[in-house]
Amino acid sequence: MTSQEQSLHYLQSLGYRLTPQRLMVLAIVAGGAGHMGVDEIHRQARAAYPYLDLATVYRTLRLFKQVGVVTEVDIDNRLHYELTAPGEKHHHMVCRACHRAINLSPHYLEEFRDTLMQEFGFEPDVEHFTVAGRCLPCREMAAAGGGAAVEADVGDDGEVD
Amino acid sequence: MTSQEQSLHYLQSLGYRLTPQRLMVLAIVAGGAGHMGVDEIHRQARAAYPYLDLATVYRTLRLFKQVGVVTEVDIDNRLHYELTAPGEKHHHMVCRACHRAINLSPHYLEEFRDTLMQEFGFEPDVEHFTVAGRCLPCREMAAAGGGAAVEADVGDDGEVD
DNA sequence: TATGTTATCGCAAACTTTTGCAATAACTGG
DNA sequence: CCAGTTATTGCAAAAGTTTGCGATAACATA
Repeated sequence: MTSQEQSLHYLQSLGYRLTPQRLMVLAIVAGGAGHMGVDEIHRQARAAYPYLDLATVYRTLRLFKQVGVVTEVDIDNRLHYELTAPGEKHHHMVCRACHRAINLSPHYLEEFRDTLMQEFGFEPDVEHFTVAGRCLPCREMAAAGGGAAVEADVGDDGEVD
Repeated sequence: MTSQEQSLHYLQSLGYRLTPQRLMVLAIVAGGAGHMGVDEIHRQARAAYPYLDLATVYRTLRLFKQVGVVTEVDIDNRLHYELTAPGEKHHHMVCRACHRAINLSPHYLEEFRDTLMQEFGFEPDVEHFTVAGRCLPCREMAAAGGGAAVEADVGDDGEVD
């Protein structure tokens, strides 16, 4: 039984129905390398199943996320999804300059989580966590490249893409 | 010199222009208690300045956030803003059940930040950080067999301690 | 104060994501 | 295998947020 089949079986055990749309979305996310944007998933799905609606893709991914089959990552204000590899769970550090996502072991969050639980009784979502910031290469580039990022461009918002 | 005037002076020193729209948005955010939704800010602003466009409110708040004048908080997929109180900075724990935001001292994140810097060279955004999860009352209520601890009584945006 | 430069505004439209609703199809029990 | 129940779909539209563009107004310089 493959991991995909397990996920489908799990969905069914929770009372959700198995539909071709769900099979397709799961297969595409599983087939892609790393996280995929919603539009990309939709485009690939349409190639084989032209009537699949974008809203269905969104709903399907939201469901998958809710039951833990996929992991949602917000990259530059757009939702991305990747298969949740059981036993290899990780969080993400997303660079606000290059929008690249770096995996982060859950280990780094355990202490933080424990503190919040003890001090506030607040249970943080630890299934997945995204922290924004700037990655090493981008920081070096900014430092070397004459500090263009912060002040040079008074004009509109500094798009970094 | 009030804190608002300081912010305006700072904006000007960065090369941004002082416009009535910006003055107004700043005054409204400063006048509100805690974080305010974009629509609420827009509504209040329109009362005195009917032609102020929603897009301008968004652009203004994005600018304010970028220079550190306000802090952005994502509450239930909607943007909220509050004045950044210098010296009283704090992060937020947002309950995914009741959508209430609880303040969190930066102290709790320092260790985490240092680790990411040392291990990955990744510089997390520590100006502001929002962690989702479930607050103590909601967890107790869920354990007892209910839904969110609060539903209707937190109007547009919940009070922050 | 008058004038030039250009950041900012208002408007309209685009974009991403969510939602309401009637029709459809997946599961259940007979 | 068939009929009933209802979760799910496709479609259309809404909601929240961003963006392009020409017109306007803020600031600098003289």
